[in-house]
Amino acid sequence: MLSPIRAQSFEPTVHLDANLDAVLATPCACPRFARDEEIFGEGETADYVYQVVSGAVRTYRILRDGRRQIDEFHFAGDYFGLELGEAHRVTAEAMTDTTIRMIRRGALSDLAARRGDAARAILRLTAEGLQRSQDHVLMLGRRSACERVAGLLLDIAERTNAKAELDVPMSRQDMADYLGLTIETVSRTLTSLQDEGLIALPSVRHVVLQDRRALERMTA
Amino acid sequence: MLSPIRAQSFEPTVHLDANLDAVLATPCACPRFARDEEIFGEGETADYVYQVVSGAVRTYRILRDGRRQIDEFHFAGDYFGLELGEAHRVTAEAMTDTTIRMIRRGALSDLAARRGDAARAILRLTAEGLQRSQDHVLMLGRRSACERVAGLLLDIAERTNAKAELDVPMSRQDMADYLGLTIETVSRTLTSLQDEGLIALPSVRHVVLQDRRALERMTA
DNA sequence: CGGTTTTTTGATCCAGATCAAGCTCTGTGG
DNA sequence: CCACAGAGCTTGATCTGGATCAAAAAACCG
Repeated sequence: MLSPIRAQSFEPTVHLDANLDAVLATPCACPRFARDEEIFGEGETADYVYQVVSGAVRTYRILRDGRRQIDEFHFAGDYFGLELGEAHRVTAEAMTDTTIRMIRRGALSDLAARRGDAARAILRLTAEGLQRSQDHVLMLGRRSACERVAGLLLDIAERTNAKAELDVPMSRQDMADYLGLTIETVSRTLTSLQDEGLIALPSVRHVVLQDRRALERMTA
Repeated sequence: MLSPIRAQSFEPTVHLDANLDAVLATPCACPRFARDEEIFGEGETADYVYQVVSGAVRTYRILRDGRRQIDEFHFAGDYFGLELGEAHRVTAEAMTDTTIRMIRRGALSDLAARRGDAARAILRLTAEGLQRSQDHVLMLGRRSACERVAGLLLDIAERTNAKAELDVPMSRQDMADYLGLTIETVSRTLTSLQDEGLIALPSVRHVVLQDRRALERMTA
């Protein structure tokens, strides 16, 4: 969650991620998706890998009775939809108006077969996803509502390169479904963080981190 | 958790996992660890990748105040300790007397650089770990205590190739720390599953799945 | 504006945590 | 072979963080 994943690299001296970006900067479809529009659905054939150009995306799964768990939020630059098997295991939707780059999966595996650096970049993306998922497990398994909300805010700040003031692209429901809470609890937690002076909420989708140190202490 | 990960493969017709096993079947240190002995600690340099030969391993992280979250259980054949960065992000301990195969990380990356199939096998292992972690997130975020316990039992059964009767190598505390619950809740849930006739508990570390269908219905 | 959706706030409830005994295994030494 | 200590597990009583139910207040939007 808070680990500086994006600053790490398998081979510290080489920017493989950038490398993959460069290699793939060949003609690619870059469709736009409106807010709440589906990009792909759970169970669909995974013919493409996706990258957020601008905007933000949520990937989630739903249980039979409608309970939803958001797996991950994806921001500009992030890849998503990379699958091991033939089918997507999650549904992906745009959270705001979003531009997406689509890369044919076949093209990607060809590239990986030809170039070791591309193969390593794909491995790195997958391993970063695993690290993030493990942080998510720790969050859901052993943290209180307050710690979870604080952690999410810091994570968004880091991933969108925000300083103190941050744009929250997701609804309270999205936050709740990511954090394993209800909307009410998320809302109450945010107001109590505001009452304690740790954050300010100038508007619903705007948060100011007023005491980042204190927030970080909660999530350590 | 219940998805048949082990049956999937990136290239459906080739058994890459077996391939990696074969390639690595060269002279390797195979130390034994006693129950509860540490294999590696969080923060230590990740010089090796590990494979369970026999026995079972838990990997976990601990928060400042002692809360523990078990990340994953590893059974015979499973690889663990594969890291993106230089350091291990979790601690690994033997749950029972366990034999472990240690593979030099350098040897593995050399191999991956030389052989595309080895690189793909490593990617596959990482991606499987990611899938498992995502299932874990869904479990912790949106499932009840009862659903979690049922899910764990079915997962153990599958991964240890047990039919109805299964050997549970972990303590109640381990289950609790994997499931994001307390020992008391795990214990109570097991007894209530027994009372409902879904399982039997001939001894503490022995479970008989008496109505697997019903258990599966809980976790779907 | 008025209608709809989203968010906040309030009141109440409950699943699972916590606190507190007992109980059941082990193993150990006499 | 038994007494008994210690760890791990179960069970019981109570508490509580977050869920649920309900409604008011913002925000959004034609």
